[in-house]
Amino acid sequence: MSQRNPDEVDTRQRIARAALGAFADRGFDGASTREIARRAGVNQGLITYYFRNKETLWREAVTLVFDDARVMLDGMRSRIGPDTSAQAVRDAMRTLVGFFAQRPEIVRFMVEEGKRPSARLSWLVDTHLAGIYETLPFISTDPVRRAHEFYMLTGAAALIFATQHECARLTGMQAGDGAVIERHADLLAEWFAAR
Amino acid sequence: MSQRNPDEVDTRQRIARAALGAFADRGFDGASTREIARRAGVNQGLITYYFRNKETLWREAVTLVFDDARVMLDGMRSRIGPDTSAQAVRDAMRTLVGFFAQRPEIVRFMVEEGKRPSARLSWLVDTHLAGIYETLPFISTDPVRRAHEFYMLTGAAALIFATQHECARLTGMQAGDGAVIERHADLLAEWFAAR
DNA sequence: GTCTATATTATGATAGAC
DNA sequence: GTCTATCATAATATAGAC
Repeated sequence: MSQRNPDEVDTRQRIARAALGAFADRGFDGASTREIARRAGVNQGLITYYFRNKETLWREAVTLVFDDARVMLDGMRSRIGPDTSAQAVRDAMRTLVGFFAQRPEIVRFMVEEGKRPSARLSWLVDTHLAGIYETLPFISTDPVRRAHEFYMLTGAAALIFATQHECARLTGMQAGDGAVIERHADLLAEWFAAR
Repeated sequence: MSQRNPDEVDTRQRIARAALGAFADRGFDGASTREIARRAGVNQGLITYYFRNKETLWREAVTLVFDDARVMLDGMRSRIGPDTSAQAVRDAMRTLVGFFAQRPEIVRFMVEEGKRPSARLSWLVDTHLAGIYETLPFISTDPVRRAHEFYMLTGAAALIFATQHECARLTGMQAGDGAVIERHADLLAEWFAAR
């Protein structure tokens, strides 16, 4: 991709990153293309030029976080392999919780889109979530039990970060703090190991 | 409150219920006052008449689900009291999970508003969530541990229902089915009892 | 490749008839 | 108490200059 400003990150990427932040903060309807353009430091017209419309931009933004999720999971798998010791579980929970702390957007998108059927939901599940769901280590391979464990584990690991500003006002704890992240992972590992 | 149509539920209540459904499905920005009026079977102008503006209407809709939450928690407390046996935990988890299955809206609102600071978030926490959080039975009374357990338990219990349409497409399971609700509660009770 | 300007539609809120 | 009609604004998307 050619670019006029070699010092800057590729404009297309800048817009996609700005869109990710805006969509995660305000939802699909709440985030305006004007705000996204402003966050990216570009003109609104460029969004159409690069992405054709808001929905396509949303898909690229969502893809950014799921790419990160796949990297995290690949790392987890290669590091712990088939090991299911308490140590391995703790390592896995730290990886998982650390990821949700850094990328709370993914669960925000899941909740926002999972509320009702839509073309965006179908695309999100088929394109990104299904592949992750099928290859997740640790949780049961029994189809029924797997579904329950997936949502229990994801919810337990991620909700505190997805709602981090609520958590701050409710409990006084900053969910993004390193100590909080570590404690959450360790408590979850205790819980999960007992399963 | 007087009313012209004594056969019907109070119009104000009808609008608030319709708003609850619309806000839960589409979020604050995604739900339009026109759609809410249509769902309630009334004219859009009545929303201003009864609620003055969209934000006030949202507060009344949110209050409906938190009223239900308080009823559920009062029932749970009076039924199991200080009992912490495995049987009591299972009873409590069935009550909790059953509530989230019936009222998934509450976690949807938590996630939607908890993403970022706002007047709506402050109001939601101060008016409704703080009172529930402080009086919740079962979870630790240590302030730090309590925060983690609150979000782990809430996430584990509720996410599958908050994202029920995603769950259906991802796993084929209808989260609202009685068998699914019961299984989720029992698996959570196993998990939670081990804590 | 980036911008300005604008067409079109949808929104929340208001005014006022009945 | 309920409705119709409309205002003012903000939204997405488009056209076209540079």
